[in-house]
Amino acid sequence: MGNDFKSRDKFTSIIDSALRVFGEKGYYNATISEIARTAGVSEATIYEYFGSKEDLLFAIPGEITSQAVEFLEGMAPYIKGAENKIRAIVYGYYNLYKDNPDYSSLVLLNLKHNRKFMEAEGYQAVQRAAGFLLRAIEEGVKSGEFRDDVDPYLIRSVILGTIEHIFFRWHLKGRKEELADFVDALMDILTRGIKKDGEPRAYQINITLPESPAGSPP
Amino acid sequence: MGNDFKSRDKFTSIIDSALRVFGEKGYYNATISEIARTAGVSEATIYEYFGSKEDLLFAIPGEITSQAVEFLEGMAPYIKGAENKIRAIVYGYYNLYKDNPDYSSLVLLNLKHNRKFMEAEGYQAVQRAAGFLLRAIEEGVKSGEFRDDVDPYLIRSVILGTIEHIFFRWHLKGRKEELADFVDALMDILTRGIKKDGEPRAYQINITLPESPAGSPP
Amino acid sequence: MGNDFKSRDKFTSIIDSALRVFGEKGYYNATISEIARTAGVSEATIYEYFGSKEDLLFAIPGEITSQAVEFLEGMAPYIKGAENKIRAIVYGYYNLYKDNPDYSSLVLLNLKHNRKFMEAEGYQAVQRAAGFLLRAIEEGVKSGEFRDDVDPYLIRSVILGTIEHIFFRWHLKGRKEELADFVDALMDILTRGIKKDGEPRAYQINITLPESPAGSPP
Amino acid sequence: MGNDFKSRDKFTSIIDSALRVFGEKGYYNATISEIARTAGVSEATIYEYFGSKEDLLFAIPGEITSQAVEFLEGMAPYIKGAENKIRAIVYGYYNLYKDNPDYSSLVLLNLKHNRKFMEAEGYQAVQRAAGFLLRAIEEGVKSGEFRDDVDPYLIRSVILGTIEHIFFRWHLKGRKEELADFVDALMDILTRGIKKDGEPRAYQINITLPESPAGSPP
DNA sequence: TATGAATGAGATTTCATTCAT
DNA sequence: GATGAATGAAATCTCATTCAT
Repeated sequence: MGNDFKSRDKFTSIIDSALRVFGEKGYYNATISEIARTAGVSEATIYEYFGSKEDLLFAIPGEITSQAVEFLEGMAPYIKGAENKIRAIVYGYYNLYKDNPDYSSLVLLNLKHNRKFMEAEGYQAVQRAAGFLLRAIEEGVKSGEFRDDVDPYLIRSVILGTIEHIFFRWHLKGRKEELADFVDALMDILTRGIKKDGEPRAYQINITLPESPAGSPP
Repeated sequence: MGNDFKSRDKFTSIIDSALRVFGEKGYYNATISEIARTAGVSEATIYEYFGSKEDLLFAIPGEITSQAVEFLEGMAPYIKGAENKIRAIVYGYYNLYKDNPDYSSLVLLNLKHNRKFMEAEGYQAVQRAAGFLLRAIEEGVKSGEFRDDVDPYLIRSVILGTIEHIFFRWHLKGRKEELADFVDALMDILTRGIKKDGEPRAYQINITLPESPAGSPP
Repeated sequence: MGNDFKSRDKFTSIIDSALRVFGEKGYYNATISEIARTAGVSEATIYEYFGSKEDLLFAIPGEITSQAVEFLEGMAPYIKGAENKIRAIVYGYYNLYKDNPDYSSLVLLNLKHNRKFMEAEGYQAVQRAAGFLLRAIEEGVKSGEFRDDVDPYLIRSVILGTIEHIFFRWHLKGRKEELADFVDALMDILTRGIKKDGEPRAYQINITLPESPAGSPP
Repeated sequence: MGNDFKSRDKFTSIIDSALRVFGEKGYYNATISEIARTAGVSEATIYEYFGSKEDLLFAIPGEITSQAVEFLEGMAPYIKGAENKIRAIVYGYYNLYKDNPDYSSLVLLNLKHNRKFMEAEGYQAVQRAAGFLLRAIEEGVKSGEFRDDVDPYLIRSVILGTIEHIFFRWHLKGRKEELADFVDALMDILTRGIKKDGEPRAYQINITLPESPAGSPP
C-alpha cells in the first residue's frame, strides 16, 4: 500500500512534469529525457507508466478536464436559464485556462492539432465539455430565450473559438500581459446577438400626453 | 529566360509540395525527403532554394496571404460602412481558407503555433490582414455604427476565433463534411450584438390612446 | 560496480578506437561510424559518452598526456641541473611519442592544428608540459649554467620543433624506418650551443702512462 | 592570345583565392563555393582548371616555393662557407613564411600533414629546398667547418623544426603578436653547437697522473 | 570557355524505446 | 518496480562534382 502510494506519487509527478515540459516546449521539442529529469525519475520509469510519448501526452487532459467538467455538470441543475448556464461554462473555461497556463498551452498548442488525440481517451472529457455547452445553447433556443433561427453549432464555435483565440494569442506572446476578463463583454455581445428581440427589454420610452382627462397606457 | 522559367517552376513546385505534405502530415512528421519526392526534385535541390526546413515552412504563407490581403485592401475604399467592410473581410478569410484547404490546414494547424513564425517575414501578411480587420471595427465604433462600449480587440477575437475554430474542426475531422457557409449567420449575430440600439430598427410599438380630444406628444 | 567496470571499459574502448582511427585517417576523414565499428559499439553509444565528434577528439590527449606530465613533474625534484632536467623532458617526449605512435600521430597531425583545441581541456596537459620545459631552461639561465643572452622561448622552440619535426616525418613516411634515438645527439648540440663557454666541463680523459720500459696500450 | 591572357588571369585568381581561403579556414572547412566567390568565378569554372579540390590545394605551393628555391639556388654559388649558406637558407624560409602568411599557414597547417601531397608535383619544390639545406650542412662537415660526428639530417630537423614550430604557433595564436627575427639567435646557437671545437676555445683540462709505478684504470 | 542548376552520397546527431540487472 | 546503459532508425543538411546550355 505504501508502494501504491509511492506509485501514485510517481504517476502524478510524471504527468505534472510532462504538462510543464510539453507546455513550455511543445510536444515535438520536448524530450522524454527532460520530462524524466523534471520528474526525478529515469526515462525507463516513464515507460513503466505510459506506453509511449504520445500516450503520455494524451493522458494529461483526462485528469484535469474531467474535474472541471464534473464540477460544471454538478452545478448545472442549480443554474436557471440558458444564458446563465452558458455564462457559467464560459467562466469555467476561462478559469481553467487561466489558472493552468501550462495546461491551456498544452491543449491549445499541441493537443488540439493532433488527429490521433480525437481517438484517445482524454478527448472524451473535452468532448463532454463541448457537448454540455451545446446543450445549454439548444435549451435556450427551445425555451424561447434565444431566437429560433440561431444555429447552436455556430454559437458554440463563436464561444469556443473566441476563448481559444484569446488564450492562444496570450500564449504565443509569452503570457506577458495580464489577461483581461473578457467573459462578461463576450456574453453581452452574444446575448444581444442571439436573444429574442421581442423580449421585455427595458426600452425607455417617454410619452407625454396632453393634460386632459386621464388615460394611462400600460 | 528559359532557365528563369524552369527555376520559377521548381520553386513553385517545391512550395506546392511542401504545402501539401506539411498540410497533410504536419510540420514535424513531414520529411524533406517526401517533399522532394513529391516535387520531383532531389533533397539537395530544396536546400538550394530554401535554407532549412523551417525556412521552407515560413516561405509558404508569404505568397498566398499577400495576394489575398492585397485584394482586400484594394477593394476596401469601395465598400461603405464598417459592417460591410467586416463582412467582406470575413468572406475573404472564408474563401481563402475554403479554396485552399492545404493552406488553411497549414496555417491553422502548423504555422500559428510556431513562435518563431511570428518573427518570420511571412507573418507580416497575416498581421496586415488582422490589422485591416481591426481598423474596420474601430471605424464602426467611431462612426457610431457600433456601440461605444464595444472593444474592437474582443470583436476581432470573436471573428477570427470563430472562423479558425470552424475550419479547424473541419480539418481535424478530415474535411469530410461539406463546409457550411456560416458567414451571413455569423455576421447577423455579430451585428445584432454590437450595433447601436438606438438605430432606426423597426420596432413595432402599438400604443392605444383614449378617444377624447387631441394630444400630440412633442 | 560491475556496471561501472563495463562503463569504464566502453569509455576506454571508444577512446582507443578513436585514437586509432583518427591517427590513421585524420580527423576529417575518420567517421564516427568507423570508430563505433572499431570499438564494437553503436554510433549512438559514442554520443552517450562524448557530446560530439570534436569532443571525442579533444578527450584523447587528456588521458595520455596527463600521465606523462605527472610522471615528469614527480621526478623533477630529484634531477639536478637544468641540462639534466631538459634531457629528462626530451626523453619524456621521445618515449611518449615513440611508444604511442597513434597518439603522436594524432597530436602532431590533427590536434596541434586545431585552433579550438587550444580552448579545450586536454590542451592544459600539453601546456603544462611545455611550461615545465620552459622553466627548466630559465633555471639554467638563472643558475649560470647557460649563457645569459639565451632566449628560453627560442630554445624551447628548438627543442619541441626538432622533436615534432622528426616524429612528423616518421609518421608521414609511414613509420617504416626504425626511429633513431636522437635525444643525446640533440642534447649535445644544444648544450654546446647554449652552455657558458668558460665552464669547467667535465671531460673524462683517461690517460694510461707506461710505468717504465714496456707498457701495453689497449 | 587575349584569351590566353584572360585564362592566365583566371588561373592565378583561383590559386590566389584558394590560398587565402584555405589559409584562413583550413582545407576541410574551406568550400569550393567560397573560393569561387572570392575569385569571382563560378564553381564549375574551377573544375575547368583543376580536377578536384585536392588538386587545387596541391597546385598552390608549386608556384611560390619554386620561385623561392630558384632564387636561393641561383644565389648559392656566391655565398662562401656552409654557415653562411645555411644562414641564407634560413633567412629564405623566414622571409617566405613571414611575407606570405597565408602561404605558410597553408603549408604548415594543411599541406604538410597530407600524405598524398608527398606524391604531388608541388612537393618537389619543397623537397628541393630541403635537399639544398641538407647539402649545405654536409658541405660544412666535409670541409671541416662542422664537427665530424654531426648528423646532417638531425641538424636539418633542428633548423626546419624550429622555423616551423615558431611560425606554427604564430598562426595558431592568430598572428597577433609581431614575429621576432629569430634567425641570428638560432644560427648562433646552432653554430656554437656544431662547429669544430678545435677552434681557439679555452678548455680547462685537468689530468691527474698516478704518482707511482702501476695504475690500472677499471 | 563559362556557368547555373542539380544532385549523389554521406556524415553527424537526436531520441524514443528496450532490456538486463 | 526502477533504472543505467545501449541502440535502431531516421532526419536534416552539406558539398564536391557533373552537365546541358
